[in-house]
Amino acid sequence: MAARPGPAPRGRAARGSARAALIAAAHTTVRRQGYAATSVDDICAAAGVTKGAFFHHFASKEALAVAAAEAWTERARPMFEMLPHTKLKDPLDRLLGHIDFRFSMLHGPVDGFICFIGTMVQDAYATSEPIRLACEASIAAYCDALAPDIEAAIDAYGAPPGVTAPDLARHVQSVLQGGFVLAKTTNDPAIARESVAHLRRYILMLFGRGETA
Amino acid sequence: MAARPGPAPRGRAARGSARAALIAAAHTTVRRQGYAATSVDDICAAAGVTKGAFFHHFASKEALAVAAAEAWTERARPMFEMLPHTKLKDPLDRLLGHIDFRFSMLHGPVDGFICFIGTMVQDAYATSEPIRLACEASIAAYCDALAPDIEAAIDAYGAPPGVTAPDLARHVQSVLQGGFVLAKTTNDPAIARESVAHLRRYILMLFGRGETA
DNA sequence: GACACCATACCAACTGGTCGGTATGTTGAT
DNA sequence: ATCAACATACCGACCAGTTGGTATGGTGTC
Repeated sequence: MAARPGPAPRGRAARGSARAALIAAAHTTVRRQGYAATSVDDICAAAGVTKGAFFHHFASKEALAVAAAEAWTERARPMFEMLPHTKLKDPLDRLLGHIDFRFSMLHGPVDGFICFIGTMVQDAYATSEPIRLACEASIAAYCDALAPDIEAAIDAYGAPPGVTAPDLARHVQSVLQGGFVLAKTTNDPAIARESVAHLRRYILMLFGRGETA
Repeated sequence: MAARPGPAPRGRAARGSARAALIAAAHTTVRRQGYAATSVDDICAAAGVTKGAFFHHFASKEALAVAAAEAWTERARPMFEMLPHTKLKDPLDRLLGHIDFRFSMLHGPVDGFICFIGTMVQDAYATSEPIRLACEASIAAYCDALAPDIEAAIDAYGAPPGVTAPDLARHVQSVLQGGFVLAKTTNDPAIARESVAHLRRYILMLFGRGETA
Protein backbone atom coordinates (compact mmCIF):
# COMPACT_ATOMS: atom_id res chain seq x y z
CA MET A 1 0.00 0.00 0.00
CA ALA A 2 2.80 2.40 0.87
CA ALA A 3 4.50 1.84 -2.47
CA ARG A 4 3.58 4.65 -4.81
CA PRO A 5 4.99 3.70 -8.21
CA GLY A 6 5.28 6.15 -11.07
CA PRO A 7 2.64 7.33 -13.49
CA ALA A 8 0.69 4.09 -13.97
CA PRO A 9 -0.14 2.21 -10.78
CA ARG A 10 -0.31 -1.45 -11.56
CA GLY A 11 -2.83 -2.44 -8.91
CA ARG A 12 -5.94 -0.92 -10.44
CA ALA A 13 -7.01 0.93 -13.53
CA ALA A 14 -5.83 4.47 -14.02
CA ARG A 15 -8.09 7.22 -12.86
CA GLY A 16 -10.23 8.62 -15.66
CA SER A 17 -10.40 5.37 -17.61
CA ALA A 18 -13.64 4.07 -16.17
CA ARG A 19 -15.93 5.50 -18.81
CA ALA A 20 -13.98 4.03 -21.70
CA ALA A 21 -13.59 0.74 -19.84
CA LEU A 22 -17.35 0.54 -19.30
CA ILE A 23 -18.09 1.16 -22.96
CA ALA A 24 -15.54 -1.45 -24.03
CA ALA A 25 -16.99 -3.90 -21.51
CA ALA A 26 -20.48 -3.20 -22.81
CA HIS A 27 -19.32 -4.03 -26.33
CA THR A 28 -17.85 -7.40 -25.40
CA THR A 29 -20.50 -8.40 -22.87
CA VAL A 30 -23.55 -7.39 -24.89
CA ARG A 31 -22.10 -9.04 -27.99
CA ARG A 32 -21.85 -12.28 -26.05
CA GLN A 33 -25.08 -12.21 -24.04
CA GLY A 34 -27.38 -9.67 -25.63
CA TYR A 35 -28.56 -6.44 -24.03
CA ALA A 36 -31.32 -7.62 -21.73
CA ALA A 37 -29.32 -10.58 -20.46
CA THR A 38 -26.41 -8.34 -19.54
CA SER A 39 -26.70 -6.81 -16.09
CA VAL A 40 -25.06 -3.60 -14.98
CA ASP A 41 -23.06 -5.70 -12.53
CA ASP A 42 -21.80 -7.85 -15.41
CA ILE A 43 -20.54 -4.79 -17.24
CA CYS A 44 -18.95 -3.35 -14.11
CA ALA A 45 -17.18 -6.62 -13.36
CA ALA A 46 -15.87 -6.86 -16.92
CA ALA A 47 -14.67 -3.27 -16.77
CA GLY A 48 -13.10 -3.70 -13.34
CA VAL A 49 -15.14 -0.85 -11.87
CA THR A 50 -17.81 -0.56 -9.25
CA LYS A 51 -21.44 0.25 -9.68
CA GLY A 52 -20.88 3.66 -8.19
CA ALA A 53 -18.52 4.52 -11.01
CA PHE A 54 -21.02 3.25 -13.53
CA PHE A 55 -23.79 5.55 -12.38
CA HIS A 56 -21.36 8.41 -12.02
CA HIS A 57 -20.68 8.27 -15.76
CA PHE A 58 -24.05 7.10 -17.05
CA ALA A 59 -27.52 8.03 -15.89
CA SER A 60 -28.86 4.56 -16.63
CA LYS A 61 -28.12 1.27 -18.33
CA GLU A 62 -29.96 2.67 -21.33
CA ALA A 63 -27.69 5.73 -21.42
CA LEU A 64 -24.64 3.48 -21.52
CA ALA A 65 -26.20 1.55 -24.39
CA VAL A 66 -26.67 4.73 -26.39
CA ALA A 67 -23.10 5.87 -25.68
CA ALA A 68 -21.78 2.43 -26.60
CA ALA A 69 -23.66 2.54 -29.90
CA GLU A 70 -22.07 5.87 -30.76
CA ALA A 71 -18.64 4.58 -29.75
CA TRP A 72 -19.17 1.55 -31.97
CA THR A 73 -19.76 3.80 -34.96
CA GLU A 74 -16.48 5.58 -34.27
CA ARG A 75 -14.74 2.26 -33.84
CA ALA A 76 -15.86 1.17 -37.31
CA ARG A 77 -14.72 4.34 -39.02
CA PRO A 78 -11.11 3.22 -39.71
CA MET A 79 -12.60 0.41 -41.79
CA PHE A 80 -13.44 3.03 -44.41
CA GLU A 81 -10.48 5.32 -44.07
CA MET A 82 -7.34 3.43 -43.16
CA LEU A 83 -7.53 0.09 -44.93
CA PRO A 84 -5.37 -0.42 -48.04
CA HIS A 85 -8.26 -1.22 -50.38
CA THR A 86 -9.73 2.23 -49.80
CA LYS A 87 -6.85 3.65 -51.88
CA LEU A 88 -7.70 1.70 -55.03
CA LYS A 89 -8.58 3.77 -58.09
CA ASP A 90 -11.55 1.74 -59.33
CA PRO A 91 -14.68 2.25 -57.16
CA LEU A 92 -15.84 -1.30 -57.82
CA ASP A 93 -12.47 -2.58 -56.64
CA ARG A 94 -12.88 -0.53 -53.48
CA LEU A 95 -16.34 -2.00 -52.93
CA LEU A 96 -15.09 -5.54 -53.53
CA GLY A 97 -12.12 -4.81 -51.28
CA HIS A 98 -14.53 -3.91 -48.53
CA ILE A 99 -16.54 -7.07 -49.06
CA ASP A 100 -13.37 -9.14 -49.01
CA PHE A 101 -12.29 -7.42 -45.82
CA ARG A 102 -15.59 -8.19 -44.14
CA PHE A 103 -15.25 -11.77 -45.39
CA SER A 104 -11.78 -12.06 -43.90
CA MET A 105 -13.13 -11.01 -40.48
CA LEU A 106 -15.49 -14.00 -40.40
CA HIS A 107 -13.11 -16.41 -38.71
CA GLY A 108 -12.59 -17.67 -35.19
CA PRO A 109 -15.09 -17.46 -32.35
CA VAL A 110 -18.45 -15.94 -33.21
CA ASP A 111 -18.19 -13.38 -30.42
CA GLY A 112 -15.15 -11.94 -32.13
CA PHE A 113 -16.79 -10.63 -35.30
CA ILE A 114 -20.51 -10.17 -34.70
CA CYS A 115 -21.99 -6.69 -34.67
CA PHE A 116 -22.66 -4.98 -31.37
CA ILE A 117 -25.37 -2.85 -32.95
CA GLY A 118 -27.24 -5.74 -34.55
CA THR A 119 -27.08 -7.75 -31.36
CA MET A 120 -28.31 -4.94 -29.17
CA VAL A 121 -31.08 -3.64 -31.38
CA GLN A 122 -32.59 -7.12 -31.54
CA ASP A 123 -33.82 -7.14 -27.96
CA ALA A 124 -34.00 -3.43 -27.29
CA TYR A 125 -35.79 -2.04 -30.33
CA ALA A 126 -39.22 -2.58 -28.84
CA THR A 127 -38.41 -1.58 -25.27
CA SER A 128 -36.16 1.43 -25.75
CA GLU A 129 -36.67 3.99 -28.48
CA PRO A 130 -33.41 5.85 -27.62
CA ILE A 131 -31.41 2.66 -28.12
CA ARG A 132 -33.25 1.87 -31.34
CA LEU A 133 -32.53 5.35 -32.68
CA ALA A 134 -28.85 5.12 -31.73
CA CYS A 135 -28.58 1.80 -33.55
CA GLU A 136 -30.41 3.18 -36.56
CA ALA A 137 -27.94 6.06 -36.69
CA SER A 138 -25.00 3.67 -36.50
CA ILE A 139 -26.30 1.51 -39.33
CA ALA A 140 -27.08 4.59 -41.38
CA ALA A 141 -23.54 5.85 -40.85
CA TYR A 142 -22.16 2.56 -42.14
CA CYS A 143 -24.37 2.68 -45.22
CA ASP A 144 -23.51 6.32 -45.85
CA ALA A 145 -19.82 5.43 -45.74
CA LEU A 146 -20.31 2.58 -48.18
CA ALA A 147 -22.65 4.32 -50.62
CA PRO A 148 -20.20 6.72 -52.40
CA ASP A 149 -18.10 3.88 -53.81
CA ILE A 150 -21.25 2.08 -54.93
CA GLU A 151 -22.55 5.26 -56.52
CA ALA A 152 -19.27 5.70 -58.39
CA ALA A 153 -19.36 2.06 -59.50
CA ILE A 154 -22.88 2.52 -60.86
CA ASP A 155 -21.72 5.61 -62.71
CA ALA A 156 -18.73 3.76 -64.13
CA TYR A 157 -20.26 0.42 -65.00
CA GLY A 158 -24.00 0.96 -64.96
CA ALA A 159 -26.50 -1.22 -63.08
CA PRO A 160 -29.90 -2.77 -63.72
CA PRO A 161 -32.86 -0.43 -63.31
CA GLY A 162 -34.05 -0.18 -59.74
CA VAL A 163 -30.59 -0.65 -58.24
CA THR A 164 -29.44 2.42 -56.35
CA ALA A 165 -26.41 3.07 -54.18
CA PRO A 166 -28.17 3.50 -50.80
CA ASP A 167 -30.30 0.49 -51.61
CA LEU A 168 -27.34 -1.77 -52.32
CA ALA A 169 -25.42 -0.45 -49.32
CA ARG A 170 -28.31 -1.47 -47.09
CA HIS A 171 -28.39 -4.88 -48.74
CA VAL A 172 -24.70 -5.40 -47.93
CA GLN A 173 -25.46 -4.57 -44.31
CA SER A 174 -28.46 -6.87 -44.38
CA VAL A 175 -26.47 -9.85 -45.66
CA LEU A 176 -23.80 -9.25 -43.00
CA GLN A 177 -26.37 -9.05 -40.20
CA GLY A 178 -28.10 -12.16 -41.49
CA GLY A 179 -24.78 -13.97 -41.62
CA PHE A 180 -24.14 -13.04 -38.00
CA VAL A 181 -27.49 -14.44 -36.92
CA LEU A 182 -26.86 -17.74 -38.71
CA ALA A 183 -23.30 -17.91 -37.40
CA LYS A 184 -24.67 -17.58 -33.88
CA THR A 185 -27.24 -20.25 -34.61
CA THR A 186 -24.71 -22.79 -35.86
CA ASN A 187 -21.89 -21.48 -33.67
CA ASP A 188 -19.76 -21.49 -36.82
CA PRO A 189 -18.72 -18.58 -39.05
CA ALA A 190 -18.59 -20.74 -42.20
CA ILE A 191 -22.27 -20.10 -42.91
CA ALA A 192 -21.67 -16.35 -42.80
CA ARG A 193 -18.72 -16.64 -45.17
CA GLU A 194 -20.89 -18.56 -47.63
CA SER A 195 -23.46 -15.81 -47.55
CA VAL A 196 -20.91 -13.05 -48.09
CA ALA A 197 -19.51 -15.07 -51.00
CA HIS A 198 -22.98 -15.05 -52.54
CA LEU A 199 -23.15 -11.30 -51.97
CA ARG A 200 -19.81 -10.85 -53.73
CA ARG A 201 -21.00 -12.87 -56.70
CA TYR A 202 -24.20 -10.81 -56.85
CA ILE A 203 -22.24 -7.57 -56.97
CA LEU A 204 -19.95 -8.92 -59.70
CA MET A 205 -22.97 -9.93 -61.75
CA LEU A 206 -24.72 -6.62 -61.15
CA PHE A 207 -21.82 -4.71 -62.63
CA GLY A 208 -21.32 -7.09 -65.51
CA ARG A 209 -18.17 -8.77 -64.29
CA GLY A 210 -19.85 -11.99 -63.30
CA GLU A 211 -20.60 -15.24 -65.00
CA THR A 212 -24.09 -16.68 -65.35
CA ALA A 213 -25.14 -20.25 -65.90
CA MET B 1 -54.07 -33.94 -31.02
CA ALA B 2 -57.76 -34.41 -31.86
CA ALA B 3 -60.41 -32.40 -30.04
CA ARG B 4 -62.09 -34.06 -27.17
CA PRO B 5 -65.69 -35.17 -27.82
CA GLY B 6 -68.24 -32.96 -26.18
CA PRO B 7 -68.39 -29.19 -25.70
CA ALA B 8 -65.67 -27.25 -23.93
CA PRO B 9 -66.58 -25.07 -20.93
CA ARG B 10 -67.59 -21.64 -22.13
CA GLY B 11 -66.57 -19.38 -19.22
CA ARG B 12 -62.78 -19.45 -19.46
CA ALA B 13 -60.09 -21.07 -21.55
CA ALA B 14 -60.72 -24.73 -22.13
CA ARG B 15 -59.01 -27.08 -19.78
CA GLY B 16 -56.03 -28.65 -21.48
CA SER B 17 -55.28 -25.63 -23.62
CA ALA B 18 -52.65 -24.08 -21.36
CA ARG B 19 -49.67 -25.69 -23.02
CA ALA B 20 -50.58 -24.49 -26.49
CA ALA B 21 -51.51 -21.07 -25.13
CA LEU B 22 -48.11 -20.76 -23.43
CA ILE B 23 -46.25 -21.67 -26.60
CA ALA B 24 -48.28 -19.19 -28.64
CA ALA B 25 -47.69 -16.52 -25.99
CA ALA B 26 -43.97 -17.28 -26.05
CA HIS B 27 -43.93 -16.77 -29.81
CA THR B 28 -45.58 -13.35 -29.69
CA THR B 29 -43.86 -12.10 -26.54
CA VAL B 30 -40.34 -13.24 -27.39
CA ARG B 31 -40.70 -11.87 -30.91
CA ARG B 32 -41.52 -8.49 -29.45
CA GLN B 33 -39.10 -8.34 -26.52
CA GLY B 34 -36.43 -10.97 -27.04
CA TYR B 35 -35.88 -14.03 -24.88
CA ALA B 36 -33.98 -12.62 -21.92
CA ALA B 37 -36.24 -9.60 -21.61
CA THR B 38 -39.32 -11.80 -21.52
CA SER B 39 -40.18 -13.06 -18.05
CA VAL B 40 -42.13 -16.17 -17.23
CA ASP B 41 -44.77 -13.91 -15.74
CA ASP B 42 -45.03 -12.01 -19.03
CA ILE B 43 -45.67 -15.22 -20.91
CA CYS B 44 -48.18 -16.43 -18.34
CA ALA B 45 -50.06 -13.13 -18.47
CA ALA B 46 -50.14 -13.19 -22.27
CA ALA B 47 -51.39 -16.77 -22.22
CA GLY B 48 -53.99 -16.04 -19.56
CA VAL B 49 -52.55 -18.72 -17.33
CA THR B 50 -50.91 -18.79 -13.93
CA LYS B 51 -47.33 -19.65 -13.07
CA GLY B 52 -48.40 -22.95 -11.59
CA ALA B 53 -49.74 -24.02 -14.95
CA PHE B 54 -46.53 -22.93 -16.61
CA PHE B 55 -44.31 -25.12 -14.45
CA HIS B 56 -46.79 -27.94 -14.65
CA HIS B 57 -46.22 -28.14 -18.40
CA PHE B 58 -42.59 -27.01 -18.64
CA ALA B 59 -39.69 -27.81 -16.34
CA SER B 60 -38.14 -24.41 -16.91
CA LYS B 61 -38.24 -21.28 -19.02
CA GLU B 62 -35.55 -22.90 -21.15
CA ALA B 63 -37.71 -25.98 -21.71
CA LEU B 64 -40.55 -23.79 -22.97
CA ALA B 65 -38.11 -22.07 -25.32
CA VAL B 66 -37.07 -25.41 -26.80
CA ALA B 67 -40.68 -26.53 -27.18
CA ALA B 68 -41.60 -23.19 -28.74
CA ALA B 69 -38.76 -23.55 -31.25
CA GLU B 70 -40.04 -26.96 -32.29
CA ALA B 71 -43.59 -25.63 -32.54
CA TRP B 72 -42.33 -22.77 -34.71
CA THR B 73 -40.87 -25.25 -37.16
CA GLU B 74 -44.22 -27.00 -37.40
CA ARG B 75 -45.97 -23.69 -37.83
CA ALA B 76 -43.77 -22.88 -40.83
CA ARG B 77 -44.35 -26.22 -42.54
CA PRO B 78 -47.54 -25.21 -44.43
CA MET B 79 -45.42 -22.55 -46.17
CA PHE B 80 -43.82 -25.38 -48.15
CA GLU B 81 -46.78 -27.66 -48.57
CA MET B 82 -50.00 -25.75 -48.88
CA LEU B 83 -49.21 -22.57 -50.77
CA PRO B 84 -50.25 -22.34 -54.45
CA HIS B 85 -46.75 -21.70 -55.80
CA THR B 86 -45.58 -25.09 -54.50
CA LYS B 87 -47.67 -26.70 -57.23
CA LEU B 88 -45.84 -25.03 -60.12
CA LYS B 89 -44.06 -27.33 -62.56
CA ASP B 90 -40.82 -25.38 -62.94
CA PRO B 91 -38.55 -25.65 -59.86
CA LEU B 92 -37.19 -22.14 -60.40
CA ASP B 93 -40.74 -20.81 -60.46
CA ARG B 94 -41.40 -22.61 -57.18
CA LEU B 95 -38.29 -21.03 -55.68
CA LEU B 96 -39.22 -17.58 -56.94
CA GLY B 97 -42.76 -18.16 -55.72
CA HIS B 98 -41.38 -18.80 -52.27
CA ILE B 99 -39.25 -15.65 -52.39
CA ASP B 100 -42.25 -13.64 -53.52
CA PHE B 101 -44.32 -15.10 -50.73
CA ARG B 102 -41.72 -14.13 -48.15
CA PHE B 103 -41.60 -10.68 -49.75
CA SER B 104 -45.34 -10.32 -49.48
CA MET B 105 -45.17 -11.05 -45.75
CA LEU B 106 -42.93 -8.04 -45.16
CA HIS B 107 -45.69 -5.55 -44.53
CA GLY B 108 -47.26 -3.99 -41.49
CA PRO B 109 -45.82 -3.94 -37.97
CA VAL B 110 -42.37 -5.47 -37.59
CA ASP B 111 -43.55 -7.79 -34.82
CA GLY B 112 -45.89 -9.41 -37.29
CA PHE B 113 -43.35 -10.96 -39.65
CA ILE B 114 -40.02 -11.31 -37.85
CA CYS B 115 -38.69 -14.76 -37.06
CA PHE B 116 -39.15 -16.16 -33.57
CA ILE B 117 -36.10 -18.38 -34.03
CA GLY B 118 -33.78 -15.63 -35.19
CA THR B 119 -34.91 -13.36 -32.39
CA MET B 120 -34.50 -15.97 -29.68
CA VAL B 121 -31.17 -17.39 -30.79
CA GLN B 122 -29.67 -13.91 -30.71
CA ASP B 123 -29.63 -13.60 -26.96
CA ALA B 124 -29.72 -17.24 -25.96
CA TYR B 125 -27.06 -18.85 -28.14
CA ALA B 126 -24.27 -18.12 -25.68
CA THR B 127 -26.18 -18.86 -22.50
CA SER B 128 -28.22 -21.92 -23.41
CA GLU B 129 -26.90 -24.67 -25.63
CA PRO B 130 -30.28 -26.51 -25.71
CA ILE B 131 -31.98 -23.41 -27.08
CA ARG B 132 -29.20 -22.85 -29.61
CA LEU B 133 -29.51 -26.44 -30.82
CA ALA B 134 -33.29 -26.20 -31.10
CA CYS B 135 -32.92 -23.03 -33.17
CA GLU B 136 -30.24 -24.62 -35.32
CA ALA B 137 -32.58 -27.55 -35.99
CA SER B 138 -35.40 -25.19 -36.96
CA ILE B 139 -33.23 -23.24 -39.38
CA ALA B 140 -31.88 -26.48 -40.82
CA ALA B 141 -35.43 -27.74 -41.33
CA TYR B 142 -36.28 -24.59 -43.26
CA CYS B 143 -33.20 -24.92 -45.46
CA ASP B 144 -33.88 -28.62 -46.02
CA ALA B 145 -37.38 -27.77 -47.17
CA LEU B 146 -36.10 -25.13 -49.56
CA ALA B 147 -33.12 -27.06 -50.97
CA PRO B 148 -34.90 -29.61 -53.22
CA ASP B 149 -36.41 -26.94 -55.47
CA ILE B 150 -33.05 -25.19 -55.68
CA GLU B 151 -31.35 -28.49 -56.49
CA ALA B 152 -33.86 -29.12 -59.25
CA ALA B 153 -33.37 -25.59 -60.57
CA ILE B 154 -29.60 -26.10 -60.70
CA ASP B 155 -30.15 -29.37 -62.57
CA ALA B 156 -32.51 -27.71 -65.00
CA TYR B 157 -30.73 -24.42 -65.64
CA GLY B 158 -27.19 -24.89 -64.36
CA ALA B 159 -25.42 -22.53 -61.98
CA PRO B 160 -21.98 -20.98 -61.61
CA PRO B 161 -19.35 -23.26 -60.08
CA GLY B 162 -19.35 -23.21 -56.30
CA VAL B 163 -23.10 -22.62 -56.04
CA THR B 164 -24.84 -25.54 -54.36
CA ALA B 165 -28.42 -26.04 -53.23
CA PRO B 166 -27.83 -26.16 -49.43
CA ASP B 167 -25.52 -23.20 -49.78
CA LEU B 168 -28.05 -21.04 -51.59
CA ALA B 169 -30.85 -22.13 -49.25
CA ARG B 170 -28.81 -20.88 -46.31
CA HIS B 171 -28.16 -17.64 -48.14
CA VAL B 172 -31.90 -17.12 -48.59
CA GLN B 173 -32.36 -17.63 -44.88
CA SER B 174 -29.47 -15.28 -44.18
CA VAL B 175 -30.91 -12.46 -46.27
CA LEU B 176 -34.28 -12.88 -44.55
CA GLN B 177 -32.75 -12.79 -41.07
CA GLY B 178 -30.66 -9.78 -42.01
CA GLY B 179 -33.73 -8.05 -43.35
CA PHE B 180 -35.51 -8.67 -40.05
CA VAL B 181 -32.65 -7.12 -38.09
CA LEU B 182 -32.62 -4.01 -40.26
CA ALA B 183 -36.41 -3.79 -40.18
CA LYS B 184 -36.25 -3.80 -36.39
CA THR B 185 -33.55 -1.15 -36.48
CA THR B 186 -35.53 1.23 -38.66
CA ASN B 187 -38.91 0.06 -37.41
CA ASP B 188 -39.92 -0.21 -41.06
CA PRO B 189 -40.23 -3.31 -43.25
CA ALA B 190 -39.31 -1.43 -46.44
CA ILE B 191 -35.63 -2.07 -45.88
CA ALA B 192 -36.26 -5.80 -45.65
CA ARG B 193 -38.30 -5.77 -48.86
CA GLU B 194 -35.43 -4.04 -50.66
CA SER B 195 -33.06 -6.73 -49.54
CA VAL B 196 -35.35 -9.55 -50.62
CA ALA B 197 -35.72 -7.79 -53.98
CA HIS B 198 -31.92 -7.92 -54.33
CA LEU B 199 -32.00 -11.59 -53.41
CA ARG B 200 -34.61 -12.25 -56.09
CA ARG B 201 -32.52 -10.46 -58.70
CA TYR B 202 -29.47 -12.48 -57.64
CA ILE B 203 -31.32 -15.75 -58.10
CA LEU B 204 -32.61 -14.67 -61.51
CA MET B 205 -29.07 -13.80 -62.58
CA LEU B 206 -27.65 -17.01 -61.16
CA PHE B 207 -29.95 -19.07 -63.30
CA GLY B 208 -29.46 -17.00 -66.41
CA ARG B 209 -32.82 -15.25 -66.42
CA GLY B 210 -31.48 -11.96 -65.21
CA GLU B 211 -30.18 -8.84 -66.86
CA THR B 212 -26.74 -7.42 -66.16
CA ALA B 213 -25.50 -3.91 -66.64
C1' DG C 1 5.67 26.90 -3.52
C1' DA C 2 2.58 25.77 -0.06
C1' DC C 3 -1.94 25.45 1.18
C1' DA C 4 -7.02 26.03 1.27
C1' DC C 5 -10.75 24.96 -1.60
C1' DC C 6 -13.48 22.36 -4.65
C1' DA C 7 -15.18 19.61 -8.62
C1' DT C 8 -14.58 15.24 -10.41
C1' DA C 9 -13.83 10.28 -10.11
C1' DC C 10 -14.68 6.55 -7.82
C1' DC C 11 -16.19 3.12 -4.10
C1' DA C 12 -18.92 -0.20 -0.68
C1' DA C 13 -23.23 -0.92 1.12
C1' DC C 14 -27.83 -0.77 0.57
C1' DT C 15 -33.03 -0.55 -1.32
C1' DG C 16 -37.36 -1.72 -3.41
C1' DG C 17 -38.78 -4.53 -6.74
C1' DT C 18 -38.58 -8.48 -10.06
C1' DC C 19 -36.66 -12.79 -11.40
C1' DG C 20 -37.06 -18.08 -12.11
C1' DG C 21 -38.61 -21.62 -9.56
C1' DT C 22 -41.19 -24.31 -5.63
C1' DA C 23 -44.61 -25.92 -2.27
C1' DT C 24 -49.05 -26.78 -1.70
C1' DG C 25 -53.88 -26.31 -2.39
C1' DT C 26 -58.18 -26.77 -5.52
C1' DT C 27 -60.90 -28.37 -9.43
C1' DG C 28 -62.84 -31.30 -12.88
C1' DA C 29 -62.99 -35.32 -15.80
C1' DT C 30 -63.00 -40.32 -15.82
C1' DA D 1 -61.33 -42.27 -5.87
C1' DT D 2 -57.77 -40.85 -8.48
C1' DC D 3 -54.92 -38.14 -11.04
C1' DA D 4 -53.91 -34.61 -14.45
C1' DA D 5 -54.64 -29.83 -14.83
C1' DC D 6 -54.63 -26.02 -13.08
C1' DA D 7 -54.32 -21.89 -9.16
C1' DT D 8 -52.31 -19.38 -4.91
C1' DA D 9 -48.75 -18.11 -2.08
C1' DC D 10 -44.27 -17.83 -1.36
C1' DC D 11 -38.80 -18.08 -1.54
C1' DG D 12 -33.95 -16.84 -2.23
C1' DA D 13 -31.28 -14.65 -5.78
C1' DC D 14 -30.61 -11.06 -8.51
C1' DC D 15 -31.97 -6.74 -10.78
C1' DA D 16 -31.33 -1.45 -11.78
C1' DG D 17 -30.57 2.28 -9.34
C1' DT D 18 -29.36 5.22 -4.74
C1' DT D 19 -26.86 6.62 -0.87
C1' DG D 20 -23.21 8.62 1.75
C1' DG D 21 -18.76 8.75 1.66
C1' DT D 22 -13.47 8.89 0.17
C1' DA D 23 -9.52 9.67 -2.95
C1' DT D 24 -7.49 12.57 -6.55
C1' DG D 25 -6.09 16.35 -9.24
C1' DG D 26 -6.63 21.09 -10.64
C1' DT D 27 -6.84 26.15 -9.31
C1' DG D 28 -6.71 30.51 -7.05
C1' DT D 29 -4.38 32.98 -3.29
C1' DC D 30 -0.72 34.55 -0.70
